Amino acid sequence: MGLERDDVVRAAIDVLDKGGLEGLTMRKVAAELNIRAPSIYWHFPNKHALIDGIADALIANVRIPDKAEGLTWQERLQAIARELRRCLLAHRDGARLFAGTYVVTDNVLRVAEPMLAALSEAGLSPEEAATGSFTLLYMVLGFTAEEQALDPTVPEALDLATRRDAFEQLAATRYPYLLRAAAQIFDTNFDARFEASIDLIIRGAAAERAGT
Amino acid sequence: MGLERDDVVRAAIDVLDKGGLEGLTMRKVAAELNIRAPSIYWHFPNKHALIDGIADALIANVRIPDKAEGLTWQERLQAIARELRRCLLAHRDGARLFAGTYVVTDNVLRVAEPMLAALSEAGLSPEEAATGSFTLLYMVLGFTAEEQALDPTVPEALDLATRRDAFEQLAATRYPYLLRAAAQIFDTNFDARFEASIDLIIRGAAAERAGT
DNA sequence: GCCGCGAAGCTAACGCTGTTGGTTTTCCAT
DNA sequence: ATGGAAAACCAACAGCGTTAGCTTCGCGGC
Repeated sequence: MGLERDDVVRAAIDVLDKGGLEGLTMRKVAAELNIRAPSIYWHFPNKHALIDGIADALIANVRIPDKAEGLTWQERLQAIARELRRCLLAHRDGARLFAGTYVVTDNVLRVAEPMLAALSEAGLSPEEAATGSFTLLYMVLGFTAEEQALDPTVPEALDLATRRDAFEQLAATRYPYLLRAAAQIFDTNFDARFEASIDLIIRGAAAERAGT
Repeated sequence: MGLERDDVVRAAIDVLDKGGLEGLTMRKVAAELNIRAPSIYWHFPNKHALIDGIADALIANVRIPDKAEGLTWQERLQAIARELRRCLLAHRDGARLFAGTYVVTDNVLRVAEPMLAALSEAGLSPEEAATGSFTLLYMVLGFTAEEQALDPTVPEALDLATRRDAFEQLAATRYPYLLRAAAQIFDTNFDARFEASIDLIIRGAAAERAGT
């Protein structure tokens, strides 16, 4: 029977975890499976399709809150956003990889549906709910991608201290607001910052309903 | 005197416009300047540094509203977000390129400062203002990157119709909210959708102030 | 038992990439 | 005129995604 599509995706995720998105090559994925690179093209038409497969697998274990839990729409939105971040953080460069694929798979829709449902239940129109969902998704992707780019456990990561030095030298004289917010901008308590970002969007959605 | 850093960046942007981020190679940039690829390494240590230079150049002509114009904080935030999108849209794959660089240059700070100032003037704390600025930036980058990925004027772009077919086939039975929002999700009136996304975040910021 | 056939692997190679080492040209200041 | 830095050059390397064409493996039907 040989290898399956899913085996290739699993091997690719292993390679991703070791070497990041730059280190993800067809030859290394093949080596992980003890085969040669051209054989992968039996399972996937090209590298991009394989990456799409990884993207789908990344969010496959996003857990959606059950209706029986009796959560408010705000709590459900928070839960989904946290789950998304958790799954993207689970693998190196997960957010950056996912953000580069605009894939329409069942897993994506499975996650999008309850976001839309929560915002609709909050009283938003389909247009407004779609806007809210996209905005929340873009925030999660951007936030998590930056978080991973700064991850000090990976050797190729950006150095926060160096960046902060450059920042403070530039901001010192001309940019008082930035200077005052420097501690927050370079705060590495990502959990807390993420919660604040979610809440900002939830408040915006709530206000949208109230305003009409 | 020969070439300057800025000449190389300009040539690189020309190459970017012709072939997108995938088509941006050192050899093509060099060809644009009638030199050979290794010579670029006299001006930039590596390709990533050149891309950082492009990113900085992209937002160099973001116009910041003048204080004398007497705009409200909401109007100033809108103006900056629109300018950002405009400058990223000005060159092919602009948003995707910018999103891949976490660069701290004077131009970045020049744009970030008035965002922070507007949110501070709205009554937000430095923490809250920083959160709002990041959220707005992530939204603009995600939104514009997707807009450019779907741009029908570029040959390699994603095909919206194909994606919509896949979407409707998957959503038909299981995902009623997505199905109802399909028209909005695949709406190509990006200007209107962008305005709605900005307003969502602005409302969230306003509500943050009101809540405390 | 064996034959056929498709599934799944293989080797070799192509054209391209970023980057390097070492060399050469260009051009301005003395 | 000349010394020296600035800025270009050539040749090459290792690695990349991908293709063409060939071989092997394992099962279903005879």
